[in-house]
Amino acid sequence: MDASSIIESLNDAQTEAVTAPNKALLVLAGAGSGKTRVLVHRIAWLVKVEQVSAHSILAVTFTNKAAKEMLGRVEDMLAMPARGMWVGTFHSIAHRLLRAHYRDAGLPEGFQILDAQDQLRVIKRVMKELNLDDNEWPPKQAQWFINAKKDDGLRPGNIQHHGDFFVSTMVKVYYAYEEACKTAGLVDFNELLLRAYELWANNPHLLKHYQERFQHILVDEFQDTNAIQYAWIRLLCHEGNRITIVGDDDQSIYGWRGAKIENIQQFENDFPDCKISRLEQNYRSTSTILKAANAVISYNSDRMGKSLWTEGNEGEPITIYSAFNEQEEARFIAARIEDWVQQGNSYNDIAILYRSNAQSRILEDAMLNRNIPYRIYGGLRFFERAEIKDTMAYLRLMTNRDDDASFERVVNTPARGLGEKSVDLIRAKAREDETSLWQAASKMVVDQLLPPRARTAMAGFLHLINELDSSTKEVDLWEQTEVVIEHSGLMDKVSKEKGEKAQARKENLQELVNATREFDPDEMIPEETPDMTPLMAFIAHASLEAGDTQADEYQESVQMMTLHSAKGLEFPLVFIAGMEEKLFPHQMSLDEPGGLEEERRLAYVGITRAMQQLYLTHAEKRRMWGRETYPSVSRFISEIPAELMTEVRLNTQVQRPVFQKQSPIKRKGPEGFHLGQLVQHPKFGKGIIINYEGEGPQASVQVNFEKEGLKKLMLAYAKLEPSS
DNA sequence: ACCACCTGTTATTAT
DNA sequence: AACAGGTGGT
Repeated sequence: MDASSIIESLNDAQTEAVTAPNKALLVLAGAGSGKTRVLVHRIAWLVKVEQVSAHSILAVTFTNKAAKEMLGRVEDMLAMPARGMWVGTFHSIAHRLLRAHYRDAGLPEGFQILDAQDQLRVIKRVMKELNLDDNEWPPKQAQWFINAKKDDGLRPGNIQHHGDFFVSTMVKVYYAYEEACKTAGLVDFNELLLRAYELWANNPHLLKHYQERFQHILVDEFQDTNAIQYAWIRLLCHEGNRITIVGDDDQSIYGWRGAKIENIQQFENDFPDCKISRLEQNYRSTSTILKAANAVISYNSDRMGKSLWTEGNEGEPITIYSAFNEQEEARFIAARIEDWVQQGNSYNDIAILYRSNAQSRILEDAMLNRNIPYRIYGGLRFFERAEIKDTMAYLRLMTNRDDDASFERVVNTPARGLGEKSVDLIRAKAREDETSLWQAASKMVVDQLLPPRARTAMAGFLHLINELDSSTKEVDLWEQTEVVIEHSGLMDKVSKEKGEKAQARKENLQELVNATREFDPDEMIPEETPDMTPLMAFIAHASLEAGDTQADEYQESVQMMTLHSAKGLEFPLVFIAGMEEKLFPHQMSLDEPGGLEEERRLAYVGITRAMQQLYLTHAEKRRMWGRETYPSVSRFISEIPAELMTEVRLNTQVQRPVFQKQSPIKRKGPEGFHLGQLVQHPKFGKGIIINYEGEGPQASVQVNFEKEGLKKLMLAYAKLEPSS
């Protein structure tokens, strides 16, 4: 087999990693060093050269996007489908295992996944039943508590509360929540991981089966694994297996959801003869961008140590822009985007990154104003929209009548006369009988335990679900969905609403039908669960991949997303907006131990997304939660060496005193001039220095004159004088 | 029981 | 600024 084709395009370090014969391989891969490439090529190497069966390979990633990309690239290299190979996120793989072995995992066959929204609803209900006042005991806090415990692999019985009132109350909620999930056949995200772990830990024969099957384990983004994920990998990794992990401690940005950077060090301890391979050559960014990233991250302590370098050219300086306010910041970005495209470049090259989703609105407005096509990732995603969740709730009930979360959601949506009172009666009955709401409701209808009106309405609802289910057993998924949208009355309800949003909702429902049409069940139903219906597969897909926010995937567009979701991506032109203290680094993280360092890693991730040009923008005035704030410039900007940056200040259409403020970045300019300095010119009058380049006789400055606007002047000739 | 309107609260990051 | 939850009228 031709080995050279797999390694010919790789550098020495990459080749070493791809071909390593070791049992355990740890690849410390800096940003832009070809991490995914190494993984893809290593899989190809295993299959083509070492003649390993794809069937014995397990590759784990952190996002569905990454999984899809990896599989696609592997198949391209192999020039054939990688049949039998498991590639997916920890969550999707855990889900797959639990479906295949639901009995051993102690789950009902039709168990369903609870997303964060659903989870919070269930917790709220449970807390209400425990008579916990939700002002004193915010449900969000309980949600956070439960998830954090699950991240660490702890069941309520394993939590020591030492008489602490807070902890013991939370544990009570945790117990009750578990009970609620159990009767309803619901599994939250973290439960997927924890159950999958327990499945193996408690069933040695199953574990043995998978240990023997997965001779080759590869894990991407290892710095993002949490305790339970690591434990799960450790279980699977048996003496005979080979394991490759790839990670970068400087890009660990998920500590808040339980990720442990220490897992990388732990790996070295657990696999003492593991080979460590470092990828330090960056192929992505200009040296300027890389230097800036290295400088920022160097402010962190406790790094594993790694020095990224590049053969790339210096490129453009990093541009800092101080906007008057957030609108103007957005307009500035839009204008730069137009410049970029006018120079013959593509919208696809561009990303706008921000710390929090709330920032996307204003940026979005600016794009709309200038007719710049854009695509927002994150925020409220498709499968999280109310009308979509409603429809999914019907579909879920059709699959699993005991799904209490879905039952509660749609029992009175659209309104059918089953108000809070009636549902309370059902809830009480369910609690009494220790059954699901569906079963309680059925019993009460039969036993005539409800007031006549409610009884009729409830009977109607139960019948509707049964009817939807039985009448669509034989039809395609998309038709099934269409029938549900029509017969449930959801379409009618949405059609009757007025306003712009109603139209969008209608379109979303239409879009859902399209999504089911495009959904390929053959691809999504794993070999080991052939009984899975296309509907079940679709529901799982909807829960595990909330879906992107917008359609039009094929149109060229600017990509807008949070810094977190930008990890793993790269763009020639990158804007990072909102470089302000308390926004980035975020206030919330400043209060947490280690929070600032994680924010700094996030800054590192952001900076290293840029290939050619990077803009860092901030606003001097920003509206936050309705109030005006005057944030100071993010410390991360001051951590970048001044010689790598240039600051622009434009005289924009915003009405304000032009020479209002000194720039926060103070740099020495040539011949005693500096950025932001006011100057006087014999012909052009008063102006402010916004940029300069070159030294000595070559030095030139860019000045924004009050009257004449932007001018570029050679310092040697222009008779510029400082002014006040 | 339902709807419209008002009020208080609340925005980090996400599988 | 936006949304969930609560209040009061029908």
